[in-house]
Order: sequence, then structure tokens, then C-alpha cells
Amino acid sequence: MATSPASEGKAPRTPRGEKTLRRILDAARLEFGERGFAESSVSSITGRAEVALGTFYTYFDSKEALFAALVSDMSERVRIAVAPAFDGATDALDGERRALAAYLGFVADHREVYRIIDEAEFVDPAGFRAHYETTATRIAARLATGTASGDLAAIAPLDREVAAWAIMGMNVFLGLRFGVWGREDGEAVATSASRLLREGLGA
Amino acid sequence: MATSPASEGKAPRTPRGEKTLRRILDAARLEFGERGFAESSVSSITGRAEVALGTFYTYFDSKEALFAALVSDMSERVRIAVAPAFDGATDALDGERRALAAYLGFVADHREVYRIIDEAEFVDPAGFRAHYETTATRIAARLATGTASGDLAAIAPLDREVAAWAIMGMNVFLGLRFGVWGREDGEAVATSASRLLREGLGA
DNA sequence: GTGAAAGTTGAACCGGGTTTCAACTTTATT
DNA sequence: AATAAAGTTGAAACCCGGTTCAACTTTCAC
Repeated sequence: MATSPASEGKAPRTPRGEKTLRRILDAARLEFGERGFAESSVSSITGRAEVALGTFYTYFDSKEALFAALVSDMSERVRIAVAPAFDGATDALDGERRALAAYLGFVADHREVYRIIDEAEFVDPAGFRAHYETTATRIAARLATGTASGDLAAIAPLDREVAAWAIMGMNVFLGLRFGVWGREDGEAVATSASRLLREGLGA
Repeated sequence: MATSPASEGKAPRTPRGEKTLRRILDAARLEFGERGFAESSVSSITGRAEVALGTFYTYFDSKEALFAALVSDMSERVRIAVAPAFDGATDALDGERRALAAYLGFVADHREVYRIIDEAEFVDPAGFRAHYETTATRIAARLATGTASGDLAAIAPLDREVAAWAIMGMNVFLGLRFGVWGREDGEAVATSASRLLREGLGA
């Protein structure tokens, strides 16, 4: 199995090849992010990367394979960008608040990543699903920990999964509205969402 | 302005034309829903609709124009499917619960609609944005009413918008997980999400 | 019933984008 | 230094699907 983002059996074997692969990946991220999958041509990507058209096929089997590699990469980037946010959280919900703030900041700085993951629903459905299922699982695990530590009210298994997907959906849409489309203060948005999550909307 | 889904100046003028237009629209909804925009060809759509290829262009300027017409149509369908759910609600949050349950049922029965709206992010960005902004506005208005009637705690304007987008994102992701991908009991999911919304997750 | 308007047809045009490949250059290995 | 392995190149083969259009059929209006 490929530990490199390149297609099966196409991993670079020298530093030179590695650099070229990275150039293609970077160009593709920007190109897909700006123009979307359909509008991005392999030649526009290799053009941006300043490599020849044919070079592309030394590393990837197809345009779709490149996109799929990117999705898995972007999924990882989001995780890595958000993970440190939990440090220093005062309780489980404070951790979620910090995570959301970090996510909003990341999305504002990297709209391409948001778009690529979204477009994966149609270009790389398996990658898309994997991204959200693992993310939801991670959130659910945090909720379980929070319950165990007494930060959160006890919740049944279905409720936990519902809560995890609800939080994830909330975060993604706030990311769209306040990260991709607008640039309002992420901290304020996260604080607001966090209060909702902690206390609910009931009178 | 087109009151018909057809492109500007291409509205059918006879019952026959209306029927043909409807056949194309129905076929397109299914085709786009099953295969996505890129995989659906105009000829696969006209084939399914059992009309000739050329007929398509009597009603639409392009494949994109058809998709855009569909998006606006689907946006309306969702609204219409969910609207009656509010009848008989005991309070504002109970209304949201019923709305979510109705939405989950609708999505389970019409995955195509969900997919088309999602894909609009890339095929018809303006339609996509319009759909979510008007939906968020509608939710925010309900929250305002709920606050006025004492069902909901008082909330600042930013908080209201954040809450609206949070609820919408929650609903959409629960729709994906429990409507498009799985078929768990929508009522149970809605009840669970509703409790979260009312009481929060705090200990 | 008749002429005009509306609607239908599908072959062919057309452009663009993916992918291949054989010649070539650079880097690694001995 | 010599040979092999890895990497690069871009022209061209190949495919495919969107769009056009002129001939034709059906429906409408009077």
C-alpha cells in the first residue's frame, strides 16, 4: 500500500522525484481549490507546477487518483491543524470551543482545503466518507471521555453519535459561513457556538 | 424573469411543451442524483426522458442551466416538505425537532435532492449560496420569534446567526449520516438532537 | 381547413482534455 | 568512467460529450 501520495507503484525513488511529486501536489491543491475539479485540467496543474504534462503520469494513474491523494492529505492537515487546540482546555466543552476556533482560523487561511474535501463527495466518495466518519468517531470519543470525567451529562450511544455528527455539521457550516464566505472574528463565533453546545437554547 | 424552470425565453408555450420540459426535469433530477453532474450527459438525460437530444436545447441554454434550474427547484421542494412540520409544535424547539424529523424523512426518500444541492456548491455556486442563506435566514427568524414568545433564552444578533447556521449544519449532517447513508429511525435522531439543542451537553 | 407557430429530431460539427509513448536528460551505482 | 535506473519531455493519438441546425411533424388559432 502507498505510504506516498503517489499512485500504487509510482512512488518517487530519488530526492528529485520527491520534489517533483510535491510540486504537483501543491499545484493541484491550489488549482483544485480555486477552480474546482472539472475546471482544473491536468495540463493546468502541470503548468502551474512547471513540469511537463507527461511527468504527471509517472506519479499518478489519473486526475481522479491525484484528487483522491489530495483528499486524504487534506483530511490529515485539518486534523493536525486542530489537534493542538485541545491543549489547556478547562473541560471537554472548552476543548470543543478551542477546536472550533482553530478550525475556523484554518479554514479562513486555507479555503482550498475546505473546498477539496467538500468536492470529494462527488469526485472521491470513499475518501469523503472516510474523512467524515473518522472525524465523527474522534468527536464521539472525546464526548465519551468528557462524560467519564464528569464534564458532560451521561448520554446513550445513539445520542453520542448524534451529538458527534451534530457538532461536526455545526462546525463545518460555521466554517463555510464564517471562514470561507465571511471573515468574522472566529473566537467570537466559537464562543457563541460553545455556549449553545453547553447550555442549549431553552429558556 | 423566468417563472418556468426553462432558460430565459425558452419557456414552453403549449401543454405539449410543458410535458416535455417536465420529462426532462424529472429525468435530470434522477440522473444527476444517481451519477452526479459530470457523469450525467445531456444525451443520457434526454435518453431517460425519451426525447431527442436536440429537444433539450429548446428548453435550456446548457447543461449548467438545467442544473441551476434544478437547484432552485430542489431548494423549494425541501422547504415545502419541511414547512408543514411546524404545525402543532408545542414550542419553538419542538418546532425545530419536528422540522428535523421531516427533513430526515424527506432526505431518506429523496437522496437525489440532497446530492443535487450539495453538488451545487461547484456547479451552481450562486444557487448553492442562495439556498443556504435563505434557509439560515428562515431559521434565524424562527429563533427570533421563539425568543419573543419566551420559548428561548434571549440572544444577541451574532449569536442568533451563529445558532441558525449551527442548527442548519447539524441538520444537514444528520441528514447525510441518518438519511442518505443510513436509515435509522429519524424520530429518535431528531429527539436526540432536539434535547441537545434544548439543554446542551453540559453536566 | 389552412397557415403559422411550436415543438421535435438526430447526424454532424466542434473543441478540449486525458492519456500514451518513444526519445532524451539527469542522477545513482559500481 | 561507464552503465543502469530514474526521471522528464511534449507532440499526437484518442475519446467523448456539448452544442448546432435544417428538415420535419404536431398543435394552435382563426
